[in-house]
Amino acid sequence: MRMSEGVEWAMHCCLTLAWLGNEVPVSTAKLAAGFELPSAYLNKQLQALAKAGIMTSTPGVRGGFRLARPLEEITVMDVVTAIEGSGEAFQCTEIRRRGAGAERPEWQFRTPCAVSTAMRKAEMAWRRALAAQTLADVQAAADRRAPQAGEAIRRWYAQN
Amino acid sequence: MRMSEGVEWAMHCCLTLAWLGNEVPVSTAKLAAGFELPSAYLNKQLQALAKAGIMTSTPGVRGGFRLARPLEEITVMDVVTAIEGSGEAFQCTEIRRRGAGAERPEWQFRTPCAVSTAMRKAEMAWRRALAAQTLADVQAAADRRAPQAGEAIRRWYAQN
DNA sequence: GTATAAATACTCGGATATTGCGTGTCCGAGTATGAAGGG
DNA sequence: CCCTTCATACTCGGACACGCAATATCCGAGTATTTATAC
Repeated sequence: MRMSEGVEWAMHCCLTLAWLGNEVPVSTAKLAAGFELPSAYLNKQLQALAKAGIMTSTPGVRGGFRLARPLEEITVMDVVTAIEGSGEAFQCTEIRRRGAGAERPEWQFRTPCAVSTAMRKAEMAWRRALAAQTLADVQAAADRRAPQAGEAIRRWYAQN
Repeated sequence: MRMSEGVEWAMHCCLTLAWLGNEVPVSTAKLAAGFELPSAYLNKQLQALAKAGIMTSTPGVRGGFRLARPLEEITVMDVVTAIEGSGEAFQCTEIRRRGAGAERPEWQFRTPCAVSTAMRKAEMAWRRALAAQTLADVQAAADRRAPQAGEAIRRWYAQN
């Protein structure tokens, strides 16, 4: 079970936009250069963020992407859902009904599958932990550990 | 982010072996027929469980698989790890160091990436929730909801 | 009748194809910019 | 000098290839059973 690489890209891009002030749009090309990523593919991820309402895109020559709302109002869960989709990792296919279960009356399967319930319980814990963290929390943690980060990024984007 | 289908198969197979008493080995073919699954591919998953020490395999004409230890001593986490591997879902590739970060001194990256930390925190919550549930718990939940399950399965396997 | 030995059927185990999704790339639609030309 | 118009460069957005891992399959190694045969 591996999470898409785009999630990491999206997280760092959101933080970068915040560090840059979020006043003028930043193009995909700039962001891609800032992380040495394939710009066309990064653009695909940013589009997903825009569709999810996390970023806003502006076309034209000085266009690009901006955060749609402050970091305090974006949870890590929002970003993960935007890139990975909202589907659950464990998908119950109801194999209990097939084979040996096929001969049992249907009413015996009205209650949800115990395996699925156990998995869902764990997945809910994961989702809760993701939803409990906002991007502002993540940025604050980063700033606390390396206070130079924001200034260093601003300087680099000013020169490139 | 989708979990392998084999996890569901493995979970149900473990419960089935327990319901059947876990005294004589059950062959892959029988288990596959009991769930209408491709037996050769199911065998692959069962091998993974055997390698993880969850099941024991016995060759020969009356061979098959048995649980290596009681359900109380098998956590859901054990099964997931056996099938999916122990790698983390979110893999930090340290993109913060590339591009704009390449010009910053190395010592600024001694502290772990804040994005990675946030993801890891959520993933740990997921793992804890999985490890907190034993297969005995899952079986108990299933028995509570549908008390006929065990008997129905025993009857089917006695006739097939 | 009993013990021995060979044949047999059935099982696991790993090596080998195939499919689907994540990854990566390309080109067209659209817009703000800036230049050019006329008033 | 200023306004209008047109060309342009740059951006997003979706459509189009590629590669790897999950999925699925097949065949060989090994063992307990069964059967046949000799004593």
